[in-house]
Amino acid sequence: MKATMKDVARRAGVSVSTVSHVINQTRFVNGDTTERVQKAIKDLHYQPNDLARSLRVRSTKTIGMVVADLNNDHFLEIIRACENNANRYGYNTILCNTQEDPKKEKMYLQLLLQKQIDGIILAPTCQNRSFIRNILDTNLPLVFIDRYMKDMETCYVGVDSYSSSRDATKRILDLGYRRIDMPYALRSLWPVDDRIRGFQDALREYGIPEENSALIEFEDYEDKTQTVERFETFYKDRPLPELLFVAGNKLTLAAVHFLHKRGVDIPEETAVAGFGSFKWNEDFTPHLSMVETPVFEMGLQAVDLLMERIEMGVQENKTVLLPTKFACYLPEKKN
Amino acid sequence: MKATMKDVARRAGVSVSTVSHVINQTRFVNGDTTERVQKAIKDLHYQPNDLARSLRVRSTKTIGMVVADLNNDHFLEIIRACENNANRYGYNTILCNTQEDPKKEKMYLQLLLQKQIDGIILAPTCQNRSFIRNILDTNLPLVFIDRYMKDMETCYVGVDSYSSSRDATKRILDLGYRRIDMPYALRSLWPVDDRIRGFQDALREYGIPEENSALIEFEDYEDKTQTVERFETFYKDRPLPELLFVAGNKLTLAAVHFLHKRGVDIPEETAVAGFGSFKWNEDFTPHLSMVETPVFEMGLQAVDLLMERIEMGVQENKTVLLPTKFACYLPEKKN
DNA sequence: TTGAAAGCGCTACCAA
DNA sequence: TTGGTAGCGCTTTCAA
Repeated sequence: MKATMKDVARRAGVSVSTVSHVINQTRFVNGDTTERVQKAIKDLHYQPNDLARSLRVRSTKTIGMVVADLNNDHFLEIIRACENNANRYGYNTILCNTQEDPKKEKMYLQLLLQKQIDGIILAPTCQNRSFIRNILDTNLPLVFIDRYMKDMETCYVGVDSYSSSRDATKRILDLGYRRIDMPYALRSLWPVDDRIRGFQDALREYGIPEENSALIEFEDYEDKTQTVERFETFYKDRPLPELLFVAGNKLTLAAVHFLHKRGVDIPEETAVAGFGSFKWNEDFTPHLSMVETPVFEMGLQAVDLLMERIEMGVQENKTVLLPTKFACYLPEKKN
Repeated sequence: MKATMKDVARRAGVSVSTVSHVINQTRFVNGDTTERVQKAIKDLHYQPNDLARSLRVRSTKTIGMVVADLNNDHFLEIIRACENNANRYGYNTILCNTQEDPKKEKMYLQLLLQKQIDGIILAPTCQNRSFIRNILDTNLPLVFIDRYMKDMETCYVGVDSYSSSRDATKRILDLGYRRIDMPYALRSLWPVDDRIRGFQDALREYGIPEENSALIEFEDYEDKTQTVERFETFYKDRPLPELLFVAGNKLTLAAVHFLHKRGVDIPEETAVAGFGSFKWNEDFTPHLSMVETPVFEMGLQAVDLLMERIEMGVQENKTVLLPTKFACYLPEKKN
């Protein structure tokens, strides 16, 4: 059986309170008493039981990290950053992957609440509105990351998707591209919607005729072949554009695969641009032009904000929009 | 203040035990009593407190997942698989990243023990021998993943690094490559050591003279530039080999970067092979030849084994070695 | 069919 | 400088 504080107390010939106090250094204890207690702890291989402690002090030093899609490298990076920073604050992180499923999201959030976590980092599916609002009403510290939900009063860390998309599109247009299609998935997510709107507004600004560009909707396929098939059917009787500007992170590589399979020269015939980041892009061909999200930085900031709330009770709802960078490898297009 | 079971009991006009029993369905309760209780639960937004529950029942339905390096995509995959599978069993996972630091590893393990987790999945730094042995003596379910530690009696899920390396080397030799260098880091890890030995044994078997190949030791640099610099100094006054067979996962892309920067044609002048997996390899140039580890499968199996121990008290120490696949894009070498 | 109460391991208040 | 003890919220045995 595992040793408890009582065992330690008995062995050291002191009371449990004394043991507790030497462990937590929360009041003065005589030198030799301290030593006796410490010896007993060693002898018994005593490990404090955090459940009991947390139950008492109402704090678990644990946060929940709920992301929407671990198949997306984007979120893996976020997780890494969050774990890293949380650890610096002395917090553990419980990892939850909703896989874009609102039901799973709800289930996970509920579980986390029951586990009495001290705060939540959430990349929401953007669906459980009332449930999440209830959580916020509880005053449990929560910060949104990567995606926000309209009219939810809490912190948010992300990027300005609208401007990023709009600016990148303009840059692309400046390079002479005129026929640009935008594949996307999950428009219900605000950032995706922002990207689409930014794209369209830029086209409008440049007076590009509507028929020059198409939006292509994708389901949130888990399977790469399905995604590729969707591309194939879409472009069956339609000419390929000069550029595919991919608005859904997981679609980008599928787009490359589709073009590659079809023997299309990237970027000469059809170029590919997207959102997210692509490590070592420069060393491999074709180069993808990417609107790079500072994912790691996002994770750091999100935890910082969360800790402000948990540890210092900050109430203010901050929105942090990090700048993106358009890593552009597109050749000029001469028409 | 949050509602407790007591509040629910009072509101429903029953005792706490009844409330407990309707929640857990652990003994018969009258239809209308049940309803009254459920209504009270709804009204009060009652959420059971898992800390108290866990303290009582001595089970947290939570496992710890301790990996050695989240900067390594390899482990990100593992984590994804573990979280996924653990969730299927109704368990949460606490994510811990030791970053190859034994001190951090020890700290994390200790924390997990204190949190009373039900089991541990560990990709060890292979350093805290006595500490980990103590844990095993406790009989706490633990399974090693990806890396094993000699003489530790517990489950292990990984691949047969020695044979994988040896077989791949032979295949490479069969293709006509003769001058092959092997960069590596962290030889203290058994899988890395196995790779090196497999490589050397294959060379010996084929009677390749010693001076034809070099082992290049790397520190476990976090910084890509440092890694590249190491390559540069090493090959300053030495000819490049026909192939770099990279034994350290994180080194592979750095090797490509180094060669690319130097203007070397991959794979014609110097080819690159490595261990791990590289998504979408086929769509990008240069193609890397990889001994592919079934990372996701590893995660699944590890959790399965862990659950066998946690839920069914299995004691047997199983070792699962998954097969690797050599995805080889190497051109034949004519000498 | 239900309730009372002990106790999980710990913290912290009140006394001494 | 230390100890006794109530109580955190829950489960479960025993009794009714």
